[in-house]
Amino acid sequence: MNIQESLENAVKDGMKTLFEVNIPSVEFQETRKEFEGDLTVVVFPFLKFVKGNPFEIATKLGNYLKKNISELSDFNVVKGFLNLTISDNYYLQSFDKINNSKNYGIKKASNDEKSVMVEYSSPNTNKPLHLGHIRNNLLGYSVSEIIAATGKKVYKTQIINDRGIHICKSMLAWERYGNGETPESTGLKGDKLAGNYYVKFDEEYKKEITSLIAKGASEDEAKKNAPILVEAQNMLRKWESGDEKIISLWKKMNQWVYDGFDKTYEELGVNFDMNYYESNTYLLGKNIIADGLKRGVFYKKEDGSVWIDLTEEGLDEKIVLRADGTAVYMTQDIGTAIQRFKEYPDLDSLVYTVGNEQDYHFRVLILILKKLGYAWAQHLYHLSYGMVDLPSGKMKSREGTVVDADELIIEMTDTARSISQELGKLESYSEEEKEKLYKTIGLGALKYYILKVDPKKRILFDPKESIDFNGNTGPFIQYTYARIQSILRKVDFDYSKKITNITLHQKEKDLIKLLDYFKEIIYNSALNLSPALLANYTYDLVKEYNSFYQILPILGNDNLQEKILRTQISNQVGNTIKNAFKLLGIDVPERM
RNA sequence: GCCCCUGUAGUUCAACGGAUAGAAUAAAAGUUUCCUAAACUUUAGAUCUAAGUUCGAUUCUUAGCAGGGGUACCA
Repeated sequence: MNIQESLENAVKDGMKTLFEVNIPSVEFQETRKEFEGDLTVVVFPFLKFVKGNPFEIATKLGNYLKKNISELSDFNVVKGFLNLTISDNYYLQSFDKINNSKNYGIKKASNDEKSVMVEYSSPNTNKPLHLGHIRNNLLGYSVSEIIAATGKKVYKTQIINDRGIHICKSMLAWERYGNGETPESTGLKGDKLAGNYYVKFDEEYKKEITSLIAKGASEDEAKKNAPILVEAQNMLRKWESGDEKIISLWKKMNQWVYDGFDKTYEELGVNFDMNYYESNTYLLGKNIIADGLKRGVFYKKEDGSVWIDLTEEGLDEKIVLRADGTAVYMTQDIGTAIQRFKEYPDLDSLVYTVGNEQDYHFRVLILILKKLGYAWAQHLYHLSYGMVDLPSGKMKSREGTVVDADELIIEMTDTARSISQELGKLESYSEEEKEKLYKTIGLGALKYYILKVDPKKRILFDPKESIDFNGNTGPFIQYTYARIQSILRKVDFDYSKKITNITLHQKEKDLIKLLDYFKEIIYNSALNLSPALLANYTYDLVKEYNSFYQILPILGNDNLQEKILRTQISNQVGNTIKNAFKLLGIDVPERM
């Protein structure tokens, strides 16, 4: 609340007047429900500056504040906690402010703000997207939206990993065993078709290894010399030298995969402002290495490979260029980052949404860029998130142990359908409207399930236990929104009038407090790159509203003043749910 | 070996160093003449261990223990 700022100053003044000390900062917290009051000043930290009994200090301070701050209606002291009661009129005023701003808490993009690039998704073009990618996409998209809501311009981007040995593997397997299959001929999504051949390659590769070992080769030799692998490597060389036949096969199969991805992205509701392709960026960075070598940032080993020594920073030595002069992953990441800041002069910072298995890589990358002297390197962030694991362990596309993204979305929609049909509240809806709703609810459940968890934490997903639709879930929040819309449809009076001089119910105060908090939550979520904060806030708001809804009559109230205020609160809770969910990439239904 | 992340009710998640650690789910009981019961109200249940810092530690420090990841001329 804004009152917190004026109170902070008043507390400082009070401590100065009463005890002649300067307090550097004041700690406020919500008053716990079991105590009387709205806002609490923690007095304990003041003991460093004033000797004495915390209870007495708090009491003196309370008297001072009550005298000097008109919005304060009362106070009480428990131990070292000074509980302040804010007047109802102050609540009504701050609610009026919320009501009058169009999308409270959401800042429009302004031109003076610097822009942020968020990279996420970044798929390989040899296999379909799975649950792990879903987490990545939801996080990246949501963080982009949240940052944008703080007024910054955001570029959403993905770098598509469209080249390399793994791509050649599925190309080779298709060439050998595909019999000219296409997405059209099989009816399969293109990414699924390509993925099947990636799996096929691995099967054949394993067979060859087994047979080589049977013939007396060692395991290492067998892995290295399996003919199918040698052939794939050969294909990669041809690709790099621009062999027309290979390039055209590569283009064809990649296009299949892009078409498939586009469908999945559309289902998920994520999008990008621009794409980068690794086939365009994989040679970047080499000149930077050469330059850094001259300046002594890097050093060359006898065999010609180039390294950086990060032992002073507590890390290891890291290779940045191979002995044969070819680039490694790090090389192109260095080059790509530099290129992006060149291409977008308004760019201030860059967020990489990448799994925590690459924590080390990004620490090194950021450090190298700093050492190379790029000032913007201190605004690079790795949005690192935990893996989504199955009870059986890690998901591996090669071995087919994955939860497929498209299938999961379908399953969630199916569950929503069957629950909804059982409840049977949608008589007036057409089949088309119903199907759209089922998808909204199913995706809402999935997205919320993933986003409510702190990104850092790993998620263990058990396909046997389906994702909940009750409790702290997306559908619970969507349901509350739908109920609010139902109320608003029934309103037959004007509720635009500002309400003053009314005694507020505790539930009304709690809701106004929470609504007010929305702005701060967005700011915190952006700062911490954590949609989970926003998700949990929304849940708290909804929980509070449902309790309010149950206890207090809204439309059935005889008192017009109260009726108007409660309708306004309902409306505002609805708006906040909708806006919060929009930042999470989740839709809300008008009824369900 | 070294480095990073995570350990909270049976399970899934919360808690700027603050009061009696909150929710959900599963369990038990209740609430529909009343704005959508996908809701609400009760009951029972947890901070990995040990030291330390602090008026106060789930939170910070150190040492263990457990799980995950990294430490490649793979990406």
